Amino acid sequence: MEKAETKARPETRKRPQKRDTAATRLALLHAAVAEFTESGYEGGRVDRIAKNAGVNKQLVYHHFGSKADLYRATLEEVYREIREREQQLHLDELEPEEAMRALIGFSFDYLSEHPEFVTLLNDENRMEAYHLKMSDKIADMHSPLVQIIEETLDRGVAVGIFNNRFDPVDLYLSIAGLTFFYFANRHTLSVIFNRDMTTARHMQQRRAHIIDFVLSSLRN
Amino acid sequence: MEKAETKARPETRKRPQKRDTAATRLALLHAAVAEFTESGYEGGRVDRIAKNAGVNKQLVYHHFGSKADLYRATLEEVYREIREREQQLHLDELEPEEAMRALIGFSFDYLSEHPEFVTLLNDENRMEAYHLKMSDKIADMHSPLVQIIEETLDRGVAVGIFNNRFDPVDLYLSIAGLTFFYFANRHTLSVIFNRDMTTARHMQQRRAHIIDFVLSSLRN
Amino acid sequence: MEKAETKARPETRKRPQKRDTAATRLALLHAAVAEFTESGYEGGRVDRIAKNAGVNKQLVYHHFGSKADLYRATLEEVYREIREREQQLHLDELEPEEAMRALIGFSFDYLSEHPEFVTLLNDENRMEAYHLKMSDKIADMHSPLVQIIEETLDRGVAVGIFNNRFDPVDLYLSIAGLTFFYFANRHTLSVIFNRDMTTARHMQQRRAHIIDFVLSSLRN
Amino acid sequence: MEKAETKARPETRKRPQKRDTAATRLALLHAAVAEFTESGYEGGRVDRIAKNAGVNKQLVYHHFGSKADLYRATLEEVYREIREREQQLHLDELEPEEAMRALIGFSFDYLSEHPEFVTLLNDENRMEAYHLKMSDKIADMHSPLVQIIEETLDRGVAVGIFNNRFDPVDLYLSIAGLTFFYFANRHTLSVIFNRDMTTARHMQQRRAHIIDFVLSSLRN
DNA sequence: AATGAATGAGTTTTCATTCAT
DNA sequence: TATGAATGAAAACTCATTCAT
Repeated sequence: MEKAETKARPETRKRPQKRDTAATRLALLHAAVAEFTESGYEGGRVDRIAKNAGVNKQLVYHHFGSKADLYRATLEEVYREIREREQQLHLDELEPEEAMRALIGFSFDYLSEHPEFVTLLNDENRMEAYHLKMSDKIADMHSPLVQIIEETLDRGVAVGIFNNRFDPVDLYLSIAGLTFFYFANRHTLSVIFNRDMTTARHMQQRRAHIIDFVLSSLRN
Repeated sequence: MEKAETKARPETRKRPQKRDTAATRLALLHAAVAEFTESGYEGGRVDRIAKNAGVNKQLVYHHFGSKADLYRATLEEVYREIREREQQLHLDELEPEEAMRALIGFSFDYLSEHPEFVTLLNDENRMEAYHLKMSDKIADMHSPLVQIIEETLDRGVAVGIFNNRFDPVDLYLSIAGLTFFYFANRHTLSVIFNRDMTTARHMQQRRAHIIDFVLSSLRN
Repeated sequence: MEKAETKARPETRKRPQKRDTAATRLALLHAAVAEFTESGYEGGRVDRIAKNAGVNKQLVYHHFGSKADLYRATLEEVYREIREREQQLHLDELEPEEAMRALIGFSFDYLSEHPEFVTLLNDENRMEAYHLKMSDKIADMHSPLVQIIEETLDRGVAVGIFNNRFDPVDLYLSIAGLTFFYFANRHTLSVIFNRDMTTARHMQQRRAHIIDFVLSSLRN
Repeated sequence: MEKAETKARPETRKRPQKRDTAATRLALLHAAVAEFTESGYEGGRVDRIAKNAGVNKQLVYHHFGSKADLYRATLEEVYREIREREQQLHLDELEPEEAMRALIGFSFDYLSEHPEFVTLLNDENRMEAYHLKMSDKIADMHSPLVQIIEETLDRGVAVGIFNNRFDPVDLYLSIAGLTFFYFANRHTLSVIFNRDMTTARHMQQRRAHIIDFVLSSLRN
């Protein structure tokens, strides 16, 4: 990604094993996401990341400097991905209630499809956001969701279907909490409730409840 | 809790129970809670646990068998503690709305005072509840909250202040999600929002919002 | 199991756990034979010996002083047993050839029934007979076999069926070698020859060969 | 054996094969032979092996994977060595009796010069050939001695000096037993007989006896 | 005599990282 | 750029032995 320009210079001849630097970086990054998701930061192994990326271990240090730096890059990558998807929501075309339902549904579905986001954030929180604080990039990646929520709320209030009780940031956190918690805690909950909460059926039920629950709260 | 002095052997007073086995066990358990909370399962160090418990490292193996078994005992301990506290709630004496507010408040406050519960559960979920599944004890520790929620809901519906839209288990998960998420993700959220969410002031605000948000949803 | 008699002695009151010291010693000794045979001296575990003897680990130290001393006692025990059996041979009643066959057969059969003797001796030899040298007892346990061999040889020479070529000690070593080697090396030989040499059938065949082989050599 | 200098890369002379991997491996292997011979498998210490090989301890794991794998490699090495020597016997040029004497003498002398072979095999047999069974290599290393014995026997029978009583495999085992036992049990026998059996003088006497003993048995 | 807790000194193994080519 | 060998520091776990009761 950074080294991109190297690849784009077909005019030079020398270049012994110029085997796509950017591709190597990406392979490492994806392997790192998988590894840290499965094993956590401390449990993640540089060897396995390199092996699963199909490259030499030393390249990790070449490209990222250290395990910690690779982890930071991993976090940046998952944030980048979710922000990219969030940008693509165009809820202003929908009626307020539909927009709100779509937004909650998106929050739920994204986590469902990206369990790595859930797991990596939990681990990073255990470390009190140590790596996140080191990242300049992440600070620049603001979520558009708060803004979207605010606009949607306002539109709903304007047409009289929503109450005006809740701050957009609070609402954002509540929606995130309702969706995130389910994916974060499915496994222990399944044991505690002695009932598999990871099935598609249960997931759909949970998704519906959350949407209803939030809408019920927002309704005038 | 400290297993007190030599469980009721009436003739002698001294002799703190065979070199104080129970105290050693408890010291290890508490040190383990702290260590695994701070560093996670993989990052947790048996050496540090023993050192912080003030006992010899090998006693971990003597009393618990292995790091994994100690971790399981740690989970059992934190579940035991929260269940114990949940049992002590007596919300049937309160009016339905007050009871619901108290229950949500308790959920919030307990996690606030017990960050180890949040962190340990997150790590255990990353491991897909591996250790929890090994525990016979935990299966027997049912949370009374679902039952309390059900009764409170019913009472509220009976007097006409609550709607009848939500299943008690769903509601339990929603309350848990709203409270848990905040404590689980405070650190990354603080970075993302560039605003310290761990302050007492912010916590109070969040607590109030969650109670309002749930009540707003339940209201008829 | 062992605790039985203690419980079954209602007549005495005092004598707290006077539970048959000699029996405890023997139980430990037998467990030690099994343990050191299976795992060797270094691999043998004091814990397992105590556990399999059904007594407390500390009793090992009470009765034997140390692992090394227990090992020495173990060697003394297996030597005592074989010497005891050797004393019971009464080959002077048999014709020379029959006597010699019986003696070789006994050597073979004893090792067959006492694999611990083979294994313990091998390990002790690796340690250059370190523990054996410490034992006063073993020095006093002379094998009667050399003497028996000498007498049998002489009788055979007298009646003209045996030649006079071999020294009794040499012959003793040869018989021991032929029998011992088979039991000592069965497992690796089975792998090398790709053929199970531990079967009863193979054992019988080997036994017959050894007797024939020695007799063939002794014959005039 | 030392893998010589950088296997035939003609253009450069320096560079001793990538930091001398083969030399490191060999040094470890030889140190392992010594260590396991002296202390057995369980008693053998990875630390000491590395130290005596003059390399870092972790290289054991880098090159061999584990203590058990190193042990297997050690067994493979000692088998490889004896097989190599056995291949070099050319007894078909000798008269049958001389050939048989040479073969027995070789068996005796090899063990005399290679006490590690004796000790390692004994320990491996205690473990019921556990590691040997894991080795593919060893299965392929057939001893040529059985074949040589068979041919020599046949030649001797043909010229009338040997009887036809014994199967070549039986005879192989008998010769192995007679020689192996002496080296395997010298130390305990020395104690039992109160007489040093490890002296060169005693060894020569034993060697002569074994050859005479076998020949006496084979003679027509 | 007997028990179970406690301990010091290891033991194998792991791992992030660096070196040499 | 790329590779595999090499390493220092530490990790979980073990074990013979002793202590307190």
